[in-house]
Amino acid sequence: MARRYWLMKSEPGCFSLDDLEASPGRITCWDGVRNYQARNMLRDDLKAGDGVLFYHSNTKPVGVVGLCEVVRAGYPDPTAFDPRAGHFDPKSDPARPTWYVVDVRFVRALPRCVTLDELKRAPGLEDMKVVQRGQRLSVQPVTRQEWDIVLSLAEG
DNA sequence: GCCAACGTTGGC
DNA sequence: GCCAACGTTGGC
Repeated sequence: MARRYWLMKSEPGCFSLDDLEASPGRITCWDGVRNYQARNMLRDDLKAGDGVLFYHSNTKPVGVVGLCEVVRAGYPDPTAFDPRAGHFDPKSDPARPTWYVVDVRFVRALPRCVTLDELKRAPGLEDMKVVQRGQRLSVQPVTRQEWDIVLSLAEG
């Protein structure tokens, strides 16, 4: 199975690329996703070894700031079962979990943030979900071509 | 802080 | 199953 590519959004005030780098083993459990479309991808599609563009939302500027990789494919989100966790979902049954996570590991920060504005202007990125109006998915598929273009923007 | 876009909820 | 109300996301 070929390596696939993804973009994952996080508000840096909540969890930033720096926070990921500072995590034990530079690995974190990507928990708290409560959207079914994103859940399906976390559960079914993200595999160990896949590449992830780390995107900072709700900040200035918004954009892709780093790379990480999936190190563990989908498994049930433990925070859904924990009443003390912020993302507790009383309707999620451990026997038939509703929500899933993957583990991701920090790879590197990009030399600079590739801003949403740049993504919108760059030829070849027109179909990226993140540049589309009203697109709120926090986990999005990215093509190999799009991945390469984003990296060349960061390094060019 | 505003508000457009979108997803979810719940009455009917 | 419809759809209005509501809550959330997230750029600006």
